[in-house]
Amino acid sequence: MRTTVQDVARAAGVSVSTVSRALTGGSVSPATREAVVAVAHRLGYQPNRAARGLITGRTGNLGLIVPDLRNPFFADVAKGVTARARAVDCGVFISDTDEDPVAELEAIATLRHNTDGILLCSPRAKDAELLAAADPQNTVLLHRRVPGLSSVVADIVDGTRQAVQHLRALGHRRIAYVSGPEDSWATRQRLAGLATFDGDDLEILPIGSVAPTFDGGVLAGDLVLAAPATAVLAYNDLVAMGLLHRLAARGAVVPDRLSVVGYDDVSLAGMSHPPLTSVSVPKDRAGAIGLDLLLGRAGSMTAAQGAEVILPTTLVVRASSGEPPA
Amino acid sequence: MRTTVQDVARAAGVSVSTVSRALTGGSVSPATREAVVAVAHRLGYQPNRAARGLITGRTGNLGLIVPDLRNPFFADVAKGVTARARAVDCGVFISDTDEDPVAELEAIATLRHNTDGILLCSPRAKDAELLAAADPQNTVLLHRRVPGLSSVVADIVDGTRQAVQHLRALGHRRIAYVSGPEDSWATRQRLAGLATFDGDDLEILPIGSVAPTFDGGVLAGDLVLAAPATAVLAYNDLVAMGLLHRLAARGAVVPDRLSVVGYDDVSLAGMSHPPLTSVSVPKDRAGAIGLDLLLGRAGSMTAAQGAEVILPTTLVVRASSGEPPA
DNA sequence: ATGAAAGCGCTAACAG
DNA sequence: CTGTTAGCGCTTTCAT
Repeated sequence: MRTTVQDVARAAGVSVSTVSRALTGGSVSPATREAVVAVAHRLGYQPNRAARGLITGRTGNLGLIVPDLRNPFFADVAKGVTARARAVDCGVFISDTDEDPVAELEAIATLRHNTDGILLCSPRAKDAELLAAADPQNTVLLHRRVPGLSSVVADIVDGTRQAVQHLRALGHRRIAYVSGPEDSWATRQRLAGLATFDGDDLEILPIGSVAPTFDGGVLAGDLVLAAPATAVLAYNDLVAMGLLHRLAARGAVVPDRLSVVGYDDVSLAGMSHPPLTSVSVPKDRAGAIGLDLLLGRAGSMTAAQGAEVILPTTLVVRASSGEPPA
Repeated sequence: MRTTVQDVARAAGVSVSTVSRALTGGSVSPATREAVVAVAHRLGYQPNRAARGLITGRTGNLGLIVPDLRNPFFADVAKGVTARARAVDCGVFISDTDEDPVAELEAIATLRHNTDGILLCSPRAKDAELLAAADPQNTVLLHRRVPGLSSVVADIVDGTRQAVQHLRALGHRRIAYVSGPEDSWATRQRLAGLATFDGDDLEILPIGSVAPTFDGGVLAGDLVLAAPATAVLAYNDLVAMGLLHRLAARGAVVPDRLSVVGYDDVSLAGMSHPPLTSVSVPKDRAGAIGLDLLLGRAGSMTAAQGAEVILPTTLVVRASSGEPPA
């Protein structure tokens, strides 16, 4: 059997309530506290979080819901969350919903009762579904905004603008854009960024929507080559990697024939050939801030008050972008 | 306040114990059960797992400890675990220890008290440390074997043999091997596989140990080019990707000048240029089986009995391996 | 500053 | 088959 407060109390010659106070910071005489702490340590006492949660109403755990851990973007988010959780001694339940919106809602329903809060990465579900399933008081949406819920997002509009400005500065005037899932928040933000350049001295060529995956990028490769563009901005890095792959297979040298810019700056971006220029979004920081919001540790802001945090994006220039062909 | 058994009992006009029985499968009259279930559903009742765990002694949760979620290998493992966990309605606490052996041991200490069992990916910590920190009764080691603990591993020795045989069949006679962390179980297994070929008609050229990362592979690239090898087997896919990158930069065409074979077959393997031939290890299946072991769902085997599962490996041939230069 | 006692929500005896 | 009762381990009144 595990050691309980009872054991510690007996060994220290005090009552259980004194042990509890000594360990959680109640008013106890310094001498008593020291003695209790020593005994607790000697016995290897670890409070039973479930029992504590039963009475305090707080579990000390929170839930993280992501569509796919294999996607490096969400791996980064999870990394940020777990790192911060470890620092504040908070448990993290993870739920990989395998891109299934139904599983997503189920996960919300399960976790909201067994945690102090939920960090939710949900690119697919509809706004109304989320609003119906989630408790605004202790849910923080990551990398998506839904009115009525707290959220931590990156400034996608500005990031998109930076990417285009970079290409324009290099001399590009016709830039293809490979879009992702229609009707998603992330897609709309990117389009809003592109709309900034309307009526300017450059042309944005929409190539259509593809799956936000490597295969989606491969598919887009041929479409891009058929367009009169000298550069292409991809929905995300995975799509950009697929593009790079297909362009290489078709003999189109990057960036000589075509410049390629990705989005998200996942860890793979530096490993591609050539290394990928990409808009960097603070994935791990978003996760950490979301956690702080949930735990009321983010200064004055809390999830309960409907916080909306926007983090800056920065363009990371690597070798996949250069001057257009002469 | 959340709805409790009390609420359900009152609304259904029965006692709390009847509600409990009706919902957990005790002996209740069909009519009563139906009524209770209906009321519970109508009230949106969700049992408080903490309270249940307090009395049953089982939390319904388990812990997964990995060194780095960003590493696609562990992302795959986590994916396998969470998928199976969802199927059996079991919560998963995740702990990313950031490659820090101390954090690893801390995570074990924390989780072993708050879960029904631990799935442990620990390539770095020493055998003795693990034995001291972990409870053999409900710990399953993933992708590593330590006498005294249950484990689920892949047949690395055989996988290594398959890789070398593939290269030999292509005509290679001098094969470089880029090793990973010295003194790790995975490294020893690979070396054991290579030792199989001693005194054969081919030569294995050890290139030394590098970090099991992309950068480690980049580093190894030049060393490999300086060796009289026509093929190289890398410690893992990340190293192989780094190798590919460096070889391309040095103008060495793969597989014309040099064949490259990776290990693990992570999702990136198909995205490299050229796509990487790699030894496939069942990462997600290992995770799922480990979970079953912990929950006593793996047929006759259980973690408590010290199960040792070995899963088969298969070579996946892609474009990075071919005949040696004439 | 400390102890006794009352529960948190649930399940498992124990009666009926 | 069902209701009553006693806790699981912990925190938190309420006394002292």
